[in-house]
Amino acid sequence: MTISIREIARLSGVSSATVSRVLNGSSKVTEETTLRVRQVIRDLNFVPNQGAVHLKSGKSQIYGIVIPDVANPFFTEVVKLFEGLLFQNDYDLLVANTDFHSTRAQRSLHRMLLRRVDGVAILASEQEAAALAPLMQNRIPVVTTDHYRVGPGLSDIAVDFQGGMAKVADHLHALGHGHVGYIGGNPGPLTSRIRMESFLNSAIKLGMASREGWIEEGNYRIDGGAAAMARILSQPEIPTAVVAANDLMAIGALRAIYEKGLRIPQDISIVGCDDIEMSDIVYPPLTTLRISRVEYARMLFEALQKTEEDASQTGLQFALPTQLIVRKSTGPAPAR
Amino acid sequence: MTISIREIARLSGVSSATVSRVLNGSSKVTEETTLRVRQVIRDLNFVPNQGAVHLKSGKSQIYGIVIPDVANPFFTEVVKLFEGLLFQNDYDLLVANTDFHSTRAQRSLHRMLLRRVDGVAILASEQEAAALAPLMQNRIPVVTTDHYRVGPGLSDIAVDFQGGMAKVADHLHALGHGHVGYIGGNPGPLTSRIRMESFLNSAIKLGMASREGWIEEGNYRIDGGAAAMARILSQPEIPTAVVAANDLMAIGALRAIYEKGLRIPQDISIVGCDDIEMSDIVYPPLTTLRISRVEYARMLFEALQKTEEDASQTGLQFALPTQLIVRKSTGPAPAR
DNA sequence: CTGAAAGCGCTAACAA
DNA sequence: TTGTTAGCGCTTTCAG
Repeated sequence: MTISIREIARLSGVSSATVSRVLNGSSKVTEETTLRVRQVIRDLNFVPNQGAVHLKSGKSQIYGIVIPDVANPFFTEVVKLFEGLLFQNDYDLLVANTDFHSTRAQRSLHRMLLRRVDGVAILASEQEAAALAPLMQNRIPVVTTDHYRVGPGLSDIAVDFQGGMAKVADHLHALGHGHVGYIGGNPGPLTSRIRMESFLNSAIKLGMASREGWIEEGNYRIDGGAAAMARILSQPEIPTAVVAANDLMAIGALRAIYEKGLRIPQDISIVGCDDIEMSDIVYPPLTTLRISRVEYARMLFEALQKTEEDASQTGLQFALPTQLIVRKSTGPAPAR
Repeated sequence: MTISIREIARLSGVSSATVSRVLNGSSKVTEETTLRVRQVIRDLNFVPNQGAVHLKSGKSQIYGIVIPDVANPFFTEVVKLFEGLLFQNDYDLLVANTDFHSTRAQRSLHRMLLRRVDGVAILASEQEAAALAPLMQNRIPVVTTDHYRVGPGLSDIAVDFQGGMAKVADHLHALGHGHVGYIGGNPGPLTSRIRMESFLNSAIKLGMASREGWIEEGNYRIDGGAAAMARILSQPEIPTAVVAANDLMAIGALRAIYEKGLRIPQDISIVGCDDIEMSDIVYPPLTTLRISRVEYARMLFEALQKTEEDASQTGLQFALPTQLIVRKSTGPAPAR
């Protein structure tokens, strides 16, 4: 039925070992036999079964990536870049979407383990370190984001929200804003807390004020950002600037503000985070904290490669810089 | 080093066959042995190697998906939905991005063949039918989009641009537009031609006029749409309405129009295609031809499942309906 | 330079 | 109910 290396061997009058050698370009095969075998392979359109190679070698040439939301352009761009790197290096990409559910993340990680992928990049940070244990035990390289810990075969990429949010606060402060709000993402992931605290701490240090009803929770999506902003706007007093934990929510906030009949940035300034392509398209173009996808993808790949060579060695701790991109959604604070 | 089924067998004093039975829930194993084996498995955190199962069974439980641009929200949503379906059915997803390059698509398909995936969904339509031959020969189910042909193990989903573009033309006609333009995608894929001809034919039938400089080529991305629109706007006379082959380009067109100082829809109407989430966010919200992602993903999966049962049987030909969503980017034609 | 044989981790007859 | 055996498709010593 399905054609194998042995069949090729039979047809070209050699052993399967020789066919294997031809397939892998081993030097010690006569030019003549090589040609003969190649011919048969071509005649039958034979394509070797990678799965068997995998079983034999223990290397699957597959990397997995686990993301919270494939529909979020930020992740999408990272996936694209990451896939490009893998393609160049002859790896295939297994994609798992968690939809922000930690059980889904859990199950996806398990499946990657079943498949013995050569590495897993985890961009979803909702699950605890415990979930990583099975992978580590099986010496599968892992790279996380904002977990702030490394270990044997375990690398991490820490986005510099600390420094970035300080820049955001500075920017707002320089524009005269004294009352600020914040729209956070899902409360689960550690990264959500980091982003928020980074901003709020910097703001407070600069003497800016915030308060209960100005700090709302979103879901890292447009609708959640709009809803959170609507809640903030329903307060008796509103802040003059609001920063959102990602661009999608900031864009949602834009909408909520317009619906309320307010102007941006004359009445209220908005800052996002990520700098997705859309941020420069919306009206007004969003001031945002850029996280480089190119760098990010490169780090993910590099981390996995590094620990794949020797799974027992401690992974890399990367720091991913952020950059403030000032556009039109921020302006001088309105007089009160 | 790596722990196998045989190791478990040794430790629990049974044969590897029994361990396999326990793993697969075969009924004819004593409650007692089952428990004992299970215990050992748990103690060692043993996870069976799916690759070996694959080799043995010939089923990889992997579906591949080949898309032109992971960064395009339309595809991204399809991937998300498709992945959800696969997850529920215990399949994993291999994603390949072609960046609109047919050689890249080619290589990706080859790699899926190497892996003996159980099916491939091709959303990139830039490569010729020839590229599918190796897959078909290896009886790997394939489902294409807008290829308009089926065969043994080969299914197709035809988006109803014909009917959809007719609705678009009707809509524009009803608004009094008599001069229309069109922004096409990359010229390669057949689907590009279908979209364009569908619209232009309908428009002509209704007595609307178009001309050389009003029909421009984009690249299915925002920048390409903006550039194409700019070229149209540089004509001595401009159309009163322009339809774009997808939303991303329509959004780019919006930008180009604003930059030129024109108003939408007072000066010019714009229609997109896809109805991505962003279309309702931009200003003005885009009138567009909606293609249901849910339906699309479901068809992809169903087609693959169907032909997986019996690869020799002829695939399904689906028709994916389209729906005109009227928003604010279209309005009455301006007086001339 | 080429072949025989063992084995990667698992499953499925067939026996016992 | 359980074990033995063969084999999925490939690579890789080790002989020849």
